[in-house]
Amino acid sequence: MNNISTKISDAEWLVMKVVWHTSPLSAAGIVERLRPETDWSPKTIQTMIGRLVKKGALGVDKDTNVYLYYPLLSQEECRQGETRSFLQKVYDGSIHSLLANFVANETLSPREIQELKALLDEKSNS
Amino acid sequence: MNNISTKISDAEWLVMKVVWHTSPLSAAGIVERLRPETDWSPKTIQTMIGRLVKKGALGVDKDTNVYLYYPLLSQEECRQGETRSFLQKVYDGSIHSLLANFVANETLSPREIQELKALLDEKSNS
DNA sequence: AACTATAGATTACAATTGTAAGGAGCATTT
DNA sequence: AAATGCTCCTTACAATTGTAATCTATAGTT
Repeated sequence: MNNISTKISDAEWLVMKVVWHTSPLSAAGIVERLRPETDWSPKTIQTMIGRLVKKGALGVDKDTNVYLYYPLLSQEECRQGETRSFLQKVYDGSIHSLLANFVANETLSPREIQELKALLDEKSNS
Repeated sequence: MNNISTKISDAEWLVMKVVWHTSPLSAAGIVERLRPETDWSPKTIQTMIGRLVKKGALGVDKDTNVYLYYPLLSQEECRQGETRSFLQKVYDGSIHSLLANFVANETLSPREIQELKALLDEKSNS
């Protein structure tokens, strides 16, 4: 039941991220936290909040003088969904291809590489 | 100069993928190769081809009786662009987070884990 | 030469997205 | 109490996207 049919758009992701970071938040609180990273008008942010509520991604507590919003979907599940569809679209579902391209094209410090290997080691030892 | 301003949409990616696989191709050839994986009408595919041409993602050879289409953007560069924006949107740019979530949530066989580690090893030894 | 099939160009149309402005109702200040 | 200002709700509007149908010109068929 933790499912939504519609997708969370690129811009909406930013709103979700602030609410995942801190919740519940008022609309004003969301606006405030988005100010450093966007140049969106508060009106725009209100629109996106409304859409996210309609999509079932945000819940609202209306029992306070100012409405408070909180996530109905976890960042984990949203990340999984996005990752799966992205991987399918761009890399035909192959994490191997993704990592291969990333390794080939992006600058990874030796330290980052070690960290990534450590992640995989953990997994294989568990 | 290998740049386009507009994005390649999800559906358009399927068209690009067949042309990356084989090119040049006529519209009919593209339609034929998409038939197994989609239920799109040839008309729909024509529309997408036209949009990709307009976007500068596909080139056209008009000196033949039937137009032939070929990619103007490499799969590599498109993958890089998509990967970067996806990673930014969903994982705040952190490949580490992506891999961590992937490792935690998806089923990776020991073999796959070994392959991923091998990729990283190659990189660190090069 | 007329007819038809085909390819490519043009047009269609609703849903989603980015980007807001306008309006209604309640709270606060004169 | 009247005016003002926030909050939330409703509406706006163009661009993109998914999904085609129609139209036009060209090529091949009879």
